Amino acid sequence: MSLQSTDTPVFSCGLDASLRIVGGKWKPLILYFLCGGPSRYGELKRAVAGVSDKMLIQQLKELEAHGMVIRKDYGEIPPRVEYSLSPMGRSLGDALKPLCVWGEQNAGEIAAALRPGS
Amino acid sequence: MSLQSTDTPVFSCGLDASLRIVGGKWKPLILYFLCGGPSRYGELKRAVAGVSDKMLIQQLKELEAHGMVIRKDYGEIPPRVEYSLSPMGRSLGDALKPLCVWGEQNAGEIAAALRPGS
DNA sequence: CTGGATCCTATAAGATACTG
DNA sequence: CAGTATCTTATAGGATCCAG
Repeated sequence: MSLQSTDTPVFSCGLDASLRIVGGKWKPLILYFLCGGPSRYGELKRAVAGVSDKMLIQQLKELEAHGMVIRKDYGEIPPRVEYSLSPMGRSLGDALKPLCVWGEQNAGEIAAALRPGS
Repeated sequence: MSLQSTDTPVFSCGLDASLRIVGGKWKPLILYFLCGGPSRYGELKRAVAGVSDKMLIQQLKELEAHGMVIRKDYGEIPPRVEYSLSPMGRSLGDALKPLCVWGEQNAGEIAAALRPGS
């Protein structure tokens, strides 16, 4: 009946909101790696380790659509595309840092906890 | 041929390791809410908002198996169970805090970015 | 109140092959 | 090099009903 509010998403809390952007298996890793500076597609793929072309492209497109990542196509042959973080993407990457540190510090316990099988 | 190393998980980085523990839609929210103090099952379910019994129990069991959450059953009738964080779980919850803050600060932009679809 | 069990669907993710 | 397209599988997640 009205033109407004197609349906603005509502979040239960800040963490919920963040997870809409970085949810999934690959996005945090992509974001965090790009914190180290702009990266070409191939470089990014090697860095993420294990990701398929399909997933990498898909996640990159979503991150770009959400304004976290900037894609720069140099229009050259052979192709040359560079991905970098927007200011907002960078701040999100920074927010991921403590989680990364936690993982490094507790890598041993985590590996042990994971071994018995889930 | 050897007894050791059934297959110790290997992580590509700290963030990767962390995600093995807090990956998924609900675990971060559970962890973070429990940072506010121990909570009974029903209380937790109301707090997480939208989670089903099945998912909540499942995620809680995994978090418990991984040593992040402690389940205390009071053995009463009617049942009374309290969930709390282990020291490690608490440190993980703390590492989630910046992400939560980021979501709060950027809730507006996130909602806007999410609206167009995907 | 705190779950367990079952069934079902949606989405994430992986494999493979192909293209400008 | 940087993707696209298609197919298939795995897992996450949801609905419903049941139980001590």
